[in-house]
Formats: sequence, structure tokens, C-alpha cells
Amino acid sequence: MVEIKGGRAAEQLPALSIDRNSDRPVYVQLADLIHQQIVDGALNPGAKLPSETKLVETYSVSPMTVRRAINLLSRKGVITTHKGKGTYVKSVELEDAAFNLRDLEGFFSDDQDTTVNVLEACFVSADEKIARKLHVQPGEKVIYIRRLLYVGENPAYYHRGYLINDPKRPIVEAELEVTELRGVFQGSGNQLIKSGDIFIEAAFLDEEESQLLDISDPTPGMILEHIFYDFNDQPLSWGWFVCATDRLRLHARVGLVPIMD
Amino acid sequence: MVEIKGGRAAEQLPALSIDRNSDRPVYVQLADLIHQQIVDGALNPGAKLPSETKLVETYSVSPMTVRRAINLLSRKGVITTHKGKGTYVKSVELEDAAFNLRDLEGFFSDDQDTTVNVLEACFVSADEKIARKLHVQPGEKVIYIRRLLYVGENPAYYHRGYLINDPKRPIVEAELEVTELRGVFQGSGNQLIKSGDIFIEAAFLDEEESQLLDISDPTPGMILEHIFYDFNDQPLSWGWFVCATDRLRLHARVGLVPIMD
DNA sequence: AAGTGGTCTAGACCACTAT
DNA sequence: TAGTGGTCTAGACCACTTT
Repeated sequence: MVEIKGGRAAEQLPALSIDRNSDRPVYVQLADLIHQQIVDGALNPGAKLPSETKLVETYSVSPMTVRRAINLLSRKGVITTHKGKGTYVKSVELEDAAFNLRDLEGFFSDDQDTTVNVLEACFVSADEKIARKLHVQPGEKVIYIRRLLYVGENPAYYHRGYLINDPKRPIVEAELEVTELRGVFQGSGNQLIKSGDIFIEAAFLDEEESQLLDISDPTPGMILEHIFYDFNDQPLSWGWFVCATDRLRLHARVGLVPIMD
Repeated sequence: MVEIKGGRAAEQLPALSIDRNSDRPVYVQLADLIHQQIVDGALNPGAKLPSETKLVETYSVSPMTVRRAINLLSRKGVITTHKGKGTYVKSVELEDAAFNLRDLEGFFSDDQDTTVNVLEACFVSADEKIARKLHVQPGEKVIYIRRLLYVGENPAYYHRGYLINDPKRPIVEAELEVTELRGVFQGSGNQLIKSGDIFIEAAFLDEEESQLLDISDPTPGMILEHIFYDFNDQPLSWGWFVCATDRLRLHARVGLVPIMD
């Protein structure tokens, strides 16, 4: 009722044993084999896997190779290992859900035509809040940049940000030439960044933001805030993206996913 | 200017060489050593690491151990390896940002007092949309549950969901007894779930939602939608959480983080 | 005491990159 | 051709869990 398997389906199924002539590494093949048994239901969640010694015998590989296959599946969240007890098939845990910016479609669009329109770039005096965020003295001059990012013809993201003003490192010109969304983030010099904090939360768009993003009806919006730090753990920049929620729809998959690597 | 190091600071710094008597595995110690050199700026982003052969000589460990240290740092996103070329210190990539539900404070609160209040649980006829999502016929009976989840005294999350009605598997009672937020998700039987899709997006709260969550002023809200599938890839349940944005503030860190594992 | 996973050795061969 | 990372072997010892 669920699915009808044709005769040719077998060709697409993972191999039933290790193929030493395959380009695919042995430990990946072994991980595939075990993974497939879980997908097929031969190994239910909570079931105990054969011991590593057994797997060594069964598949005629070295202990280290079994170890790597087990490690791979463990990292994938498919199984868990308990020293002295055994290895068990994990059940789906919602906590494992991870939302990656990488697979956010249209956000890092090398292929798509993303254009950047600089609305404003100037020096401003840091107010209390900016001073606190960027670890500068209130009143100190910082760089303020506003940009509108288009995907195709449509304004998609509105970005505002403050950069610390280091005369030894005039980066503003480079900043302004950025045409990639990716580059906007890493604006203040990729090499100098040691770490960064990213926050995402829901927000109402104000009138200016709605107008810039060409949103007529009230639409829920997302804010992506970012702070980058240098190798002395001092802030380099603080900024945030604003967009309609459909531009930043986060997705995660938990449990068994079809493909391995 | 940035920091003043006292004499005792040295004790807290990572060791300068491998300690064979340490509980910490050798490959972790080696990864730590390299990581520390990157943090200290001795190895800048883009710099080439010593070859694995060199590292074997320098630290007097076996090639496999070097390999594992390199692998660990590579998985952490700190370095990248290129076959035939070498290993290089990565610069911070925003795409690496991953927002984990696990480290969402107060969401999976074993320690906190989370209580679940079942507002409604009944059979409903599946409309077009429900039927499509749950792969049932329109008009078919499905289970509808509405719950309000409290953190302490305060209503924090409002959850609505549809469950397929499998008479062979009466799970509703168990569903209703769930007191943990974690359990609400995995409602339809943890063992039966093969995979799930989770979506997060911003939303306006409607009047009922605002009222239930005790929100007077209009507040931006977040929606966490989830669909779980069984081992035949058939949907088991479809539901979504609604909460104020401050209950679901996503955070990710990119670049170098202080602690290793 | 037996079984299990976690770590480690001291090599080996291969594919890829650069000169 | 030399150097590099990727894989793999065939063991070994340890810490932990269960009987």
C-alpha cells in the first residue's frame, strides 16, 4: 500500500556487503550497511548493534575501520555508544534539530543575482547602546552603514550596521563594494574575525523597513543580529538584517535522512 | 589594554605539550594545542599547518593520532584539509552558523517546572489541508489536541497538533499524560518515528493565541512547525508551537569557541 | 571474569598536488 | 618526483559494565 518496488529498485539499494574495489571508503560502506538496516526496520530504535568484535568478523575489516563507521553514525545522531554496554540505535530526538544558515535557500546566493544598494554610509557618534555593544566610549565616532539587498528585482534584505572606526585599517571602501550577501556579514575583514554571535528572532517591521522592502500589508518579519569579534575578543561590528519571514524560513530535519557522506 | 594576565593565568592555559598521564585523550590534547595556537594568533586564518608527518615528529605520536586531532578540528570548522596540498586555518564563515534547539534555554527544561495543560482533545474530520499533510482522505477522522505549556506560573507555549488515528495503536492516553515539553513533540511514539521536519518562522499571534499566552501588548511571535514520519515515510503527526519571540531566541556562534571536547 | 567501547601504535598503500 | 592528506591493517591496552 505504501510503495511498490519494481525489480530495478534493487540496483539503487546500498550494497549488501563491502566492495573493496569501490571508490567509496570501506568505513563509509559499512556505515551505509548499518544505516540501511536501521532504515529498513531490521534494527529498531533502541535495538543493540552487534559488538565491534562481531562486526569485525562479519565484515572482515579491521577494528579501526569498524570504529570509524560507528563514529560516523554516532556523529550523525543515528546511534549512541555506551562504554562497557554497547551501541544502540537512537530514537529521534527533537533536540538534535539544527538549523543551518548554509542550507537557507537564496540567502547565500552565488548563482542568483544579488545586488547591493548602499543607502547611507557615514560617521556617527556612538550612543549608550552602541558604545556598550562595540566596547567604545560614548560619543566616539563609529561607521554606520545602511544597505538594501536585492534578489533579482526585489528588495529582500535590509541591513544596518555599525563598524568600529580603526584609522589603521580603512576598510570602508571595501565594505561599500560588497555585492554578495556573504560579504556583507564578513565586512570588517574576514582575516581579522576570531568569532561571531548570531541571533535570530521575530520582529514587527517598522514603517521604514516595510517601505524599503516593498511590503504593503503588515507581514511578520525576522531579524538576524550579528556581532563579530577580533582576536583580542574586541567587537568589530554590530548589525542586523531585517526581512520578511518567508525570506528566512528555517528548516531542520531530525532522524534518518536518506543520504550519507 | 585588553586584558592583564596574572602569573596564575598560566596554570589555566592549555598545556604546551602532550601529557601522557592526563585523562584527556592524546588526540584531544593535540587538537587543543593546535587550537590554542590559532586562538593566540600564532596561526592566522589562511595559514598552513605543519604536515601530518611533521606533527608526528614534533609531538611523538602515531600518524593515526595526528589524523584524529586533525579530523576533530576539521569537524569543528576550525581548519580545512586539501588532499595533496595541506591543512589550513579556516576563516570565519557565516554559513557555518548552526542554531541548535538543544541549547535553547528553557525549552527542554528537565530541571525547570514545566507543566502541561490539555485544553482540548477530540476527533475531527480532516479538511483538505490536514488530509494533504497527514496523507489521509479528506473527511477521515484524525485526533486534534490543543495544549498550553507553562514554565513556572507563566503560559509559555501554545501547541496544536493533529495525529493520525490508528486504532491498532491507541496512543492518545499516553499523549495526554505528557508533562515534558520534550514529550509533546515525540508524542506519537518515539519508537515509531523515523524522521521529522521542523520549520521555524515569524508570525503574528492571533487574538486567541495572545490571550492564552497572556500577552497584552502586540508582540512578535514565533511558530515552530513539526511533521513526524514513520518508517514507511508516512506522516504520523503535524503540529506547531506558538510563543512570543523571546521564548524562542535562536543563537549561534561562529568561529573560535573557547572550549573543546 | 567476560564483554564492551575508547584509545593508540607503527607502519602501509593510495590519490592528489606541486615542482 | 616528492610531499601531502585519506584510508586501512592487525593488533594492543585501558576503563567501564554486567554477570
